Amino acid sequence: MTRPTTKDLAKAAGVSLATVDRVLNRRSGVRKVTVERVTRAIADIGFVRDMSAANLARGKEYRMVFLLPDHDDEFIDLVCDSINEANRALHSERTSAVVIRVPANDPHRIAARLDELSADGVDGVAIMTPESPQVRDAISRLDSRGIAVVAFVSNQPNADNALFVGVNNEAAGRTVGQLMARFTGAQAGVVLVLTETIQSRDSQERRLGFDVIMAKYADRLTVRPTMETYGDPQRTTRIIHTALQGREPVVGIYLMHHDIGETMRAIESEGGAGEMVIIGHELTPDTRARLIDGTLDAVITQDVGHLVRSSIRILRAKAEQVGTIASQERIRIEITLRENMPE
Amino acid sequence: MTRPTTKDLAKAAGVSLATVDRVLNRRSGVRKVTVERVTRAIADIGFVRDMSAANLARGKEYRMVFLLPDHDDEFIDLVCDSINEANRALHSERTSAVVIRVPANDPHRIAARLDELSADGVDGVAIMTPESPQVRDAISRLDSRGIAVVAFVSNQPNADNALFVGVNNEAAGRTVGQLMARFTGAQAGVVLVLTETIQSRDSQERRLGFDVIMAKYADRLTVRPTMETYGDPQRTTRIIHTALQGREPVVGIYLMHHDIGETMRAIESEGGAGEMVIIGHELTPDTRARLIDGTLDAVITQDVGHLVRSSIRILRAKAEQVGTIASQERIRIEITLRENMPE
DNA sequence: CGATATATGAGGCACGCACCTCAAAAATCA
DNA sequence: TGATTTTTGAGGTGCGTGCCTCATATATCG
Repeated sequence: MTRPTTKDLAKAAGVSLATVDRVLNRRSGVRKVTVERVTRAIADIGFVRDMSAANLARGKEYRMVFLLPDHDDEFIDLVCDSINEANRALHSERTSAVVIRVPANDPHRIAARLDELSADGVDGVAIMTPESPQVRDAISRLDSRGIAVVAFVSNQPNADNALFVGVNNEAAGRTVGQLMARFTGAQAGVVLVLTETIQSRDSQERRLGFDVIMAKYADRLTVRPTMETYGDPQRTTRIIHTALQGREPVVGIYLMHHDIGETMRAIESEGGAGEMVIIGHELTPDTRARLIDGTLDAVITQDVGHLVRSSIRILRAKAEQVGTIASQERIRIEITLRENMPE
Repeated sequence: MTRPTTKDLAKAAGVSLATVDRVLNRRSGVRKVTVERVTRAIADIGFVRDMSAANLARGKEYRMVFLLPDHDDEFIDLVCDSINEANRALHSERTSAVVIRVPANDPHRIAARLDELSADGVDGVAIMTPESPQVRDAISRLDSRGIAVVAFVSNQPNADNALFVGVNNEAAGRTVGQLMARFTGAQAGVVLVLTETIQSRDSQERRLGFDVIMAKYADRLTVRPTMETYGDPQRTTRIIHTALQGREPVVGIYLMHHDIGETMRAIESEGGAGEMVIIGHELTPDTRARLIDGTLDAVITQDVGHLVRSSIRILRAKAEQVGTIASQERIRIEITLRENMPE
């Protein structure tokens, strides 16, 4: 009734412990037929190797790295907090995670930093940077050195050795669209879409999804082209000012970027935010406060703690060559209103 | 740079390994002053005991029990699936979880079953049954025998040794209220509230929260008293038939119970479900399909896999007397629309 | 103060596995 | 067939901890 051990496996396969060890740890010097005999015995008796005992014996410490962009926003802050929090719990699982910041817009620097990692005895890397050929190649190099990689929050669609941990941004955009359509009720008017820069793939995908839904309400809602703030408060204020001057009333605003504090202040200073429906992304101290006071109507979120823990679990599973619970690693597109806000 | 071990701790405290062991495992025969010296040393050098090594040495297998009501509905099915899924992963953590079904309305039987558990070498119990004095006392007995207990999905408000793993149902009700108010747009009319039985505490709390929000829209929306289906299809059809006959139009329906398949069929057969807003709870194969075809507008969910895993983590942490990551164990009130439905 | 009770130390074996060495067996080659 | 190479077995040590025994040191009491 108790779990089979390596001893049981040796007996079942009719080989010695030494050979079992050689097979389990892929050491050389074992005939193919013997490997197969052991493999069959593993399946027969349902042997699963006790990884905690193995890691104990091995004295192995897993080292994970999160490669994050070096600009500061509230979302990144949350990610760092979560990593620190996870680190404490990971301590007892012989795993640690560190953060490395890189300039998001310098693919060569990022790739170079990734290349350095292989020397440091790193076991896994979670990468949150825009995709680029340089990074894609660096990922492929990491992979061939046996270092596990996941794409964190931002997908790396062309790097097929990096599993994506994050949400489907197109679906997130559709979700916002649906909420926008329903929250604006029967009102007719203009819907604005703002982001920091349209360069970001996330923004593009969100917009795509948003438009899919908005198209169904074209008779009532007019969606304007995406306006870019470039993170510049003055520019932001100006474009919002202009947009609100239009003849048709603005009934909704979709803020696609992180760190919407500046933008929200600009909207308020221009007298918006009253009756219009405003929807943004990511639950931060700022957006929380705005959900409570009602200036934001809904926030689309991904659970940052979950993102971090899931990434680490996946990296570990890759390093240990074991499976994961798929349902546990699926990141949800969460809709947060004032009423269901956690805490 | 490496983690301190018991050896380091012994050296730091100026005692022997045997004494460290006595203190760590709360064995008797150690003077208070010595215990304190070791305790201080633990804090000083930041010792954290390697639980995987400890469990290995101890040969300990944690045995968890989920006590679930014996009636079958889709939600319970999901819970059982998740437990089985978790079990596979738990295998490598020396933990197993089994399900025991009990008649939900027989507090004495439930209490008796709980009392039996102590004999079986069970380490933790997750209880999903209506609260009752008998169960409350049985929980207290389990606690005094050192068996960890959590209240699973349904709170046990008077059992203070059972942590609650689930959502705040009053907040869930408020969330539904907010969605109902916004999704009905500017329409005026009647809102129906249905449940299987008003006896269920969950239903009562949800209704309470729902009414808080509905009260703000009293000029537009008239909320009817909760109607009970008693799980009887004919009765359900009859009360819905009557409700839809009224002079004022029905603009929304809130289904507070699990397993709303029957009720939805009754609504459809009575010609409802067309323009009205219908909101229910729990994401099951049935409600998924209804979100997709549009008969349901929104579903309020708790992540069942998360509920199960979180319960097990908490039970283990209690048994091992270690802490948990609070943010990881917080169950969210999830809003699921067609657009953000997982998978 | 000695007798007794209590605290503490030293050491060993075990858990399931990794990793090492050395010798013996089996397969391969000339 | 004998020499060489490859494969396998036997056995040991250690990872960090639990748990046990026995001897010794220290405190407590009459």
